[in-house]
Amino acid sequence: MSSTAHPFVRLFSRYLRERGLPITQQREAIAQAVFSSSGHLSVEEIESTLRGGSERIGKATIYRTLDLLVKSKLVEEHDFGEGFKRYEHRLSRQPVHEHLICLECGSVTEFRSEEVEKVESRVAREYGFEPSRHRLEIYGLCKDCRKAGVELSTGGLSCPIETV
Amino acid sequence: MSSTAHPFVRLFSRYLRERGLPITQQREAIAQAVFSSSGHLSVEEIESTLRGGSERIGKATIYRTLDLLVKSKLVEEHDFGEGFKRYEHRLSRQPVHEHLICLECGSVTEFRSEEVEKVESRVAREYGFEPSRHRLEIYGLCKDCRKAGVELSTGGLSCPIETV
DNA sequence: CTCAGTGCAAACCGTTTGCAGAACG
DNA sequence: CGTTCTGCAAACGGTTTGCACTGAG
Repeated sequence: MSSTAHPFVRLFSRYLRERGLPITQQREAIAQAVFSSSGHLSVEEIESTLRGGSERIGKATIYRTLDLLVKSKLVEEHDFGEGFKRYEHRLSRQPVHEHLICLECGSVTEFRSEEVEKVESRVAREYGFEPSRHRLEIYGLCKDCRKAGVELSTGGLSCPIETV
Repeated sequence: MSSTAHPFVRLFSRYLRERGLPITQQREAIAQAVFSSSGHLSVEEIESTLRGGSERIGKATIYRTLDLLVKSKLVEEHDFGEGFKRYEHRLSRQPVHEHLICLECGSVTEFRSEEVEKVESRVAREYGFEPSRHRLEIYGLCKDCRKAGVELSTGGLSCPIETV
């Protein structure tokens, strides 16, 4: 493992060491799996990545290690309303970003928006609110699915009235 | 029930009638409970509101009726990451709005943002994405909690590194 | 009358927890 | 060696589903 270790796994190890927490094979393997992917992983995806490896890693350990990764701030937890969580490491170029989520294929694209920061400060002013973090998600159809001819169902048959 | 029926309950009844679906006491009671509140209700809150009434209404019926209300577009489903869903009727003044969520007391404040619509069209242009709906949530401290002297925990003890 | 809706309880499913045994430091 | 972690399996909690019975149309 250490021979092919992703450099960011070292950051996680350092985090653990600084807190006197054991650096176990499982934790390294899980961190490796998360940091090797550039996507937004579900626990199931992480589990199946790991199943290829030598050791058998239980789901509980994955959840417990993800907690640590989130606490270390190296990984961010997302809930795109699929009924389960997804995890994304924060070591890419874009420190803070929003998400485009395709309703057809489920792909997630990241984008930056300075506008949202402006909204945050406006709202702070208008409502006396102290923002800590935000989440902007736009759901729709990604470029590829549009090219493939997919269309958004209009949901026409469901709304009998206009907002009165 | 019909004597004190909220006018919007009628809209729901109309929706059901147009589809040939039975208008039952339970459905009316649940709709009444949802439309009488101006907040973002959990199923549990709806259930306890209903418990005061005469009939005994099962949880399953509440879930099934909320499905109908959501399909009718009279009610919107939200997930603020609490582990359960919340439901808000869409018959207020603000047709499309965003949410400020207080991390201390859980209160939800609505606000309008034309900026987000601009972001949507920009993103459509830049990424070839066709937006259908979005969600902007800002988490932080509401005015009241700030006044009460609450402060956001800085999470200082958790992040050993800067985003490299 | 008939078909959909209701209540109950069991099933579901992602996630969490308790515990005996294994591993880190 | 003591403390923490791991794996397993059972528990959890919100939501969904199957089924016999009730009620709307």
